Amino acid sequence: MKSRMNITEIAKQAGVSIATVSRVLNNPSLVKESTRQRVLDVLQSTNFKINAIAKNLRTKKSYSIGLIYTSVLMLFYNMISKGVEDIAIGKSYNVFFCNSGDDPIKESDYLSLLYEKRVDGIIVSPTGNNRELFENIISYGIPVCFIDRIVKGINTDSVVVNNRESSCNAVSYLIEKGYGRIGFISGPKWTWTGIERFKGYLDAHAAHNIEFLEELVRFGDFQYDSGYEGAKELIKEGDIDALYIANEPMAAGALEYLNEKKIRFPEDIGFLMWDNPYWSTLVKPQISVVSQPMYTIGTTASELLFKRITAAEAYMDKEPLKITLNTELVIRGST
Amino acid sequence: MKSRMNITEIAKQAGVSIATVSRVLNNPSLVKESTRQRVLDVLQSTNFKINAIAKNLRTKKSYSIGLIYTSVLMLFYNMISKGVEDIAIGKSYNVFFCNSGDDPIKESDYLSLLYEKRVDGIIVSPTGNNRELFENIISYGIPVCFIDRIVKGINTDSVVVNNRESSCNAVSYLIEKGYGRIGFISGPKWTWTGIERFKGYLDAHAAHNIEFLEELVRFGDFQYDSGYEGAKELIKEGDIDALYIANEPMAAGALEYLNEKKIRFPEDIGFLMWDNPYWSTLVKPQISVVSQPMYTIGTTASELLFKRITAAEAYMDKEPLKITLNTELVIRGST
DNA sequence: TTGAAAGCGCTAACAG
DNA sequence: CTGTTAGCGCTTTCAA
Repeated sequence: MKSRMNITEIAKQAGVSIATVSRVLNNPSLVKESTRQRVLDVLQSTNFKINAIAKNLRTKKSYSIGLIYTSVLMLFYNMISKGVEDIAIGKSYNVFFCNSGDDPIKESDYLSLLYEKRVDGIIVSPTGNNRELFENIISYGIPVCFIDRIVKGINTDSVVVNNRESSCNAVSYLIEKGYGRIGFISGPKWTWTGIERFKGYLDAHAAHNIEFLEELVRFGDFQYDSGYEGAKELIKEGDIDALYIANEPMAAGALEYLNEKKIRFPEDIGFLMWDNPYWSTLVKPQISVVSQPMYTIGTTASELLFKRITAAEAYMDKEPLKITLNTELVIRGST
Repeated sequence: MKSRMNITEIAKQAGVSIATVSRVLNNPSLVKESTRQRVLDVLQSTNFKINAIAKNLRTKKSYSIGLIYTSVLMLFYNMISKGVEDIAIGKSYNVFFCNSGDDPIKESDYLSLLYEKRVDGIIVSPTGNNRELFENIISYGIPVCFIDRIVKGINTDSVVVNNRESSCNAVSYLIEKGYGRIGFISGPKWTWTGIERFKGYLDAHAAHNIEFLEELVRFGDFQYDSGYEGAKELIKEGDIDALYIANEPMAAGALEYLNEKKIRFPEDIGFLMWDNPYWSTLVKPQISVVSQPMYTIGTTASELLFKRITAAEAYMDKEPLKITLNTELVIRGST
């Protein structure tokens, strides 16, 4: 087993001091051409790779960021993480990916771990808990950027979409298209996203002077099963003209139920869902969706974070940036 | 901005030496109950979190592993990464996720970066290049475990599925079901997985004494577009009784083409694909698949890696473990 | 243009 | 049971 090179060894072989090796690595222009070349040669021939751990300890930067999100099994978060990573790797940063599964305890564990690893910044789709921990982290000067959701009372950068307005638009479209009773499988009330989309549903009804009926709403947990159950209950309970669903996994669950019962859209029922997974164009007819700019959410959050990380102090104290991106209502065959 | 605690500060506040603080953190039983309690109190009240960077420098372990895979946008890799992470986090390890996009250059960049970050091990779905770099890394004692694919000539742990046999089984099933001309959208020839599944296709034909016809095969690149194009060409070129497709994205592309042309299965054509994305049960009829134990691939690889990482030297020198898992042929309505 | 030396925060002998 | 001290591999003054 070969042992790894370090700059002391390089210095020895090149006949210079470790300071000179370090300069060649970080500030080549400070070193005389001939010396530099000599060091470079040794660096090359020994296949030297810097020990980032030691460097990080000394410079107090880790060149890593953390990304905490709900689930690696949702296209929504996958696209976001791709965006985050593409920006990060462009700056030679690595990304620690963490699946919280929306569990506050796991979130807290990950936050602690990332803190210990001294990541230079954290992008997180927060569960809504752990407020104190977030405040703590931010107070130590570690930039935090929220994505998809925000935590009330925590003032930091965020990148979200206009959930309420988008939801209102989507439901308004259904109403204007002539759908009467619009069943809604909502996200949970304890999530910001869930609430906002629900408010949008109410807004659309109010704007069209349609009475809101509680019986038309089921609050799921954004997971597959609750979509299946929601569809089952809503359809059993009474006539539903359209089904409007707040995210991808619940929509998949609902679809499964419709398939089982051989309920067809748009003939029997309209079907409109949030997120734009690529299976939404694979089924027949293709499904109308509220499409979020997922990749852009990721790149935007990442760029925001790096602005803070590399900021001149001037920027550090700037007010948090709250960015709201727009969604797109994509009408296809299901409505 | 608060400044972060370190053990020197803790020691001062607790009136002990830093060594004692370190013991409380790592070997509490070595410290007298009353002293320990005093230190613990300070630890608690100051919200101390260890500086992992410093610890890692000293102990020469990073408590991080790297995972390099093709694409965050394929369920296959997502499930694997979930498995990897679940095991890792159970050992308080973090995972650096890296999307190589199957680009050897990105793979090489990531490998270097992970090496610099001193990860304790690497799980990778290799592009097939960078052999020298892999050898180098392994020679420094960093455990490497291949998943999904292997690199010829590199002798290290691996977790793959029985591609050839599975492919043969799948095609045999189609043949025995009565499908005559079986169009195959294969993976690329330069990937191990691609080749193996292609060999399986040949095996099945040979076993049934059916002549292999080159015109029935298209070599894609495992991406969506090549699935679409492959389907288009195969179907244009002549009668195809069934379409057999080597992975998920290509199958999605092919399906898109069938939808466009209103070609139905199983009436017009049989449809059988690798991977078991959940959209395969969302379309009607549901699609028959070769299902891989994705999550298990991830957990198995992770466990293998940790065995090496935490190994007594006795284990370190053990021959690499080559694990081959079985797939499952799931028959649904499309064939 | 270069080298000597201090020190980042921690662990692990070693001594007491 | 506890403290002193060396040192992990690097960067960064400071002095030459």
